[in-house]
Amino acid sequence: MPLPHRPSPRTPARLQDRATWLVSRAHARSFRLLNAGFEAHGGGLRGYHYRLLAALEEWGPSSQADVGRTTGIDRSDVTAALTELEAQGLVERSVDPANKRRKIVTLTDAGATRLLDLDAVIDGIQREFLAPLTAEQREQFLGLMSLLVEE
Amino acid sequence: MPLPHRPSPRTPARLQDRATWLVSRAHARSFRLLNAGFEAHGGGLRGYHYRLLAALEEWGPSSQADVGRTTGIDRSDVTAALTELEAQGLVERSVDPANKRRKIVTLTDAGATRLLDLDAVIDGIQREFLAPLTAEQREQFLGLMSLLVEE
DNA sequence: AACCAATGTTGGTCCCACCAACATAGCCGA
DNA sequence: TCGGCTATGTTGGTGGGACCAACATTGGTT
Repeated sequence: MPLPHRPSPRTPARLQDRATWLVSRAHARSFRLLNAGFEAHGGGLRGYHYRLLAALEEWGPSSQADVGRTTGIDRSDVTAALTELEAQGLVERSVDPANKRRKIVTLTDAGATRLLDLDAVIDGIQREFLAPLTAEQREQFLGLMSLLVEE
Repeated sequence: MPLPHRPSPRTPARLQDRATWLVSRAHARSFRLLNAGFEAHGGGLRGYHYRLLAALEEWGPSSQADVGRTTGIDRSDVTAALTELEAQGLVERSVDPANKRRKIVTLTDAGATRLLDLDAVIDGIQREFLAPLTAEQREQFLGLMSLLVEE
């Protein structure tokens, strides 16, 4: 009777209590869920697109550079993602007449609608992601993560 | 007096309380720290290499497929990373005489030593990463993350 | 006018995660 | 025993997120 040779995916001891490892695993899980959600209901959009739409909705028309700074996305990535959003009619770009270097990005009605759709999808994913925790633990989790993330 | 036009990197409201967003930010920060650490003291190794060395140290010589299963790393990525580790003399690969498909991977002394070095680097990064939290909060954080990550 | 800084764009890199296909080797049931 | 299935290691590829370098254009400063 041969050995099965099918070790379950355990975790090396030196990893399983390290914060960076746990964060990495949590991120991998979160990322998988988000990818599946975007794949199923995202209409070809990804995380960058959602972040950009959210920033535009919250702070109104801005230059690409400002959008990049508020979202923490690199200028070059902002350019690429906005081109894709523009192709779907979700944002509009126009040269700032007061400063011809800048392009003012504006959320369209279609973009605002799409953002709401994505909100719903992402809210569902939050529940799935946080399923292992009780309501109280979720509170704690969000609080601790906020501390860990600021700057 | 012209407007500064330098918005600080805030976070859209619909993002800042979502668990997946916070995890993504925490992971980005953790990843930056780890990258910097590996860059400075990692001798060209990366996360995959550390995970593989750790698994070999803990569970002894194993086939590549088993190492991949225990670490959660894809077979193909295991192959590539092991080739790099082998080139540095940190692991050895030999065909399993009892099953010529399999390659048994063994940690060398140099590999074990290197693993200890990396442990020290990564421990330092844990402190840096967790700096915003009190000791008690760190305990809570690790506990909650473990729940969230399970399987 | 000369210099420097900001902007948008192009075109890269890197790491992690994942997938498809393939040759080889072992296994198992008919 | 043969045929088919699975496991293994390898090659090569995809995709997302995060970055970086260089460049032309435009503004602002001195």
